Amino acid sequence: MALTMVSLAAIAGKPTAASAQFVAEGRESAARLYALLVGSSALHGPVDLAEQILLCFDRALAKLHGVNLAGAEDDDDAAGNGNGRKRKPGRGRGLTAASAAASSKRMRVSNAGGNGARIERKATMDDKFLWRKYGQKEIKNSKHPRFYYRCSYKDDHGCTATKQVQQSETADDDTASPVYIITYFGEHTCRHGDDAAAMVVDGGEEEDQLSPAQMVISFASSNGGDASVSWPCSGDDAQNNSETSHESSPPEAPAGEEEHLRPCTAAGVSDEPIMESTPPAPELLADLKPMDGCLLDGESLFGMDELVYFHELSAALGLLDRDWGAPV
DNA sequence: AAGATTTGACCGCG
DNA sequence: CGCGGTCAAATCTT
Repeated sequence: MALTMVSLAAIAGKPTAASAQFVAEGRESAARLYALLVGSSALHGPVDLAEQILLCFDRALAKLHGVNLAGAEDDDDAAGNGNGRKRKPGRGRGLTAASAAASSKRMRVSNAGGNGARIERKATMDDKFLWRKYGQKEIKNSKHPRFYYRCSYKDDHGCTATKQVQQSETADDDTASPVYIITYFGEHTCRHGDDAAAMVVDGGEEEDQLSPAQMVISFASSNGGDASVSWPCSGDDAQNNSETSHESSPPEAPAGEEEHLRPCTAAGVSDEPIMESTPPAPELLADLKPMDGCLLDGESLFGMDELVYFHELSAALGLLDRDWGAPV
């Protein structure tokens, strides 16, 4: 979480001029990468990814300049559930890439359901893995329920990965951009995440642009170190980041809530609480492994500082050479 | 019919 | 005893 706080704080208090400069540079780099990939790569994945990055930068720039690119928002519209009963889900999933992509689209149509269920569900499905919801619980001192998901391949492969999604307290009231705290537990012993990753790149993008939600992702280290990352899920930029920043040090319950997050690690589950304000110790970072479920998909729009920081961190850990966002 | 979500019940822990 | 996590029957969508 220190990760989050550092980067977000930097963004929050900064004038747009400097930010725009960074974004512009990043955009240019992405454009070059895209050009290179288009010219040389026979694979769709990398090209799509580059295109997505490019798109994100464009949107970020547009935002910074006060321009409103179509797309984002109009999302949780019908949120509010009003009722609260059985489903109408977009039934998300499917064991094949094709069907999963389709389900992703389905989510958009259905689910007028409540508590921003759509966003929540979307956030749930965005991390390249196929999750199956197995529970929902009202949490004390929390206005929003916590959703429990497990890997869809639990039965097939005995995959023990699970995750919890909960809308944060502070940012949701202004409806503008709810923050979802996603905590991953356990390890994906299945390899389907790679397939899923590919499919998201291929088909899940429209959906991606819908959600104004932000996410605070918690990773885990085997020794309990924290390595949470947060980013806005939509075209919302620095503004959101600042909100997320606040989110990280809320005046009320959420703080305790986040301290409860026990990020997962490739090695297993840690029960150590996460200290929001404590910078990750080097040894903790060393233990940080990229959990598949924590992949950052194309829709994610990092604040520049975040991006840089995360990139550096990843590079330092040799993560970028792995399957982070790189469909196999 | 298959498979996913909903939701109340159950269980373990502090 | 309260709370959080999981189970499983019922329900719903495709």
